[in-house]
Amino acid sequence: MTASASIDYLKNLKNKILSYTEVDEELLNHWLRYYKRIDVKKGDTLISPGQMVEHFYYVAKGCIYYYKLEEGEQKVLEFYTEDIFFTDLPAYVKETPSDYYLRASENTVVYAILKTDGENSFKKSHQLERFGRLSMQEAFMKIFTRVERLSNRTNEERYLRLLEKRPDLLQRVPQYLIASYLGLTPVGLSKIRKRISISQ
Amino acid sequence: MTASASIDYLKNLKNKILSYTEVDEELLNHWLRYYKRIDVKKGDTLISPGQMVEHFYYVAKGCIYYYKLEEGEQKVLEFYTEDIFFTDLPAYVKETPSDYYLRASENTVVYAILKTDGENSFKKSHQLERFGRLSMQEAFMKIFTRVERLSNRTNEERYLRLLEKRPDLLQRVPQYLIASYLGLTPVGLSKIRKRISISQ
DNA sequence: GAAACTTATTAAACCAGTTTAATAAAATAA
DNA sequence: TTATTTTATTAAACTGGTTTAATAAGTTTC
Repeated sequence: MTASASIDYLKNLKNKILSYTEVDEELLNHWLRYYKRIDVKKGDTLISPGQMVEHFYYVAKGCIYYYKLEEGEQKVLEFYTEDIFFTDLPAYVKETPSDYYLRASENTVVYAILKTDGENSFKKSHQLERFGRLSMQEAFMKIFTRVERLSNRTNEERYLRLLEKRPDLLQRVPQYLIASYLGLTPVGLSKIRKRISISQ
Repeated sequence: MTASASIDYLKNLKNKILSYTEVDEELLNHWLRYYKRIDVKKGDTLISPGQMVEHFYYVAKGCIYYYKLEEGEQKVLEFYTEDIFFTDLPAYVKETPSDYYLRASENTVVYAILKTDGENSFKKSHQLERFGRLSMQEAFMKIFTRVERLSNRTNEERYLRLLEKRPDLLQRVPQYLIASYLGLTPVGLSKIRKRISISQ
């Protein structure tokens, strides 16, 4: 990866923050220096169960999936792709060891800031505190949408909805992870796909 | 309801805010005046579908349940009881008409602050902005726990877990709402309860 | 305290998913 | 290109819930 590409990623990160709220140029540039680039190869983990989660992350490129092992089975909670913030929020907030994996499903570039640095930026700047609040609000809205879908739709509808909303996901992520995300077995999803293809 | 009881509720609200972060006494007292008391009788709604959600609420006493009508059926997302903040966050945040009901399952007292007033308090005070961030974080953690449970446990386990975590709920709320909260029909929950009582 | 209404249980038929296992197809490595 | 591994499909038996409907138990209300 070239240095110029790296600079572009930081520009995206900067614009992302500015999309939440106004932040003074100087101040933002100062705190952006705390973000460190991490390259995560396909299949590598950023976080595994038992680890402490000390960073807040931004996906510059690629895809990280967030899952848990439950009786030996992957239960996927979320896929994080380009230009979004993520972390294992429960472990990050409570400062307890993680129960989750954060793993790259393709070669991925993330930027990471230490919790202590992030918290300091919030303490020192009302503007960044505001960014913190609004990004937390966005995280809430995202997971809320998921709860709504999980509890209100049939599996078939939820699959079709996912196809519509995040068509890229089905190209870049194996189907068994999609199945897990929808709360199904790979076999179950396969049956649903067949049912759909027949009924058209 | 007497005036002295009313004052106690405001004290609880004040302590609740202070439990998130330090706030200057004067400032907090000032903004607390924007909270207006609302008495909601059992069965009455605070919000119905189609309405705009202009307030952020605090439960002083009683229980509000948050649900949606999906093909004529109640789908309960959450129960809000004493000393917690709530609102229909998606509608509140997006400023679009609500898809949900907020209804009292018993005689309830809430305190409500207008969104514009709340936002102003955040804008004017870094401390209150911080409170806003941390309460949003708490809302996230709460819904996250729900997703975790919904996607990872059997219905029977989830019912037993609820019994353990919120034993009061099963006393104060009808069983068909609990069933809905767990994503079951009343019949389904009844079968689970029978299965449990037999196996002991 | 009887009548009306609401809530909870039970039974029986049904169904969308699971589990297990075999096979096929696709991707990766040699 | 072939061999190996990973991923997706299919089939068959099974299961935990649903739906519908009847009944029973609890609550309100008058």
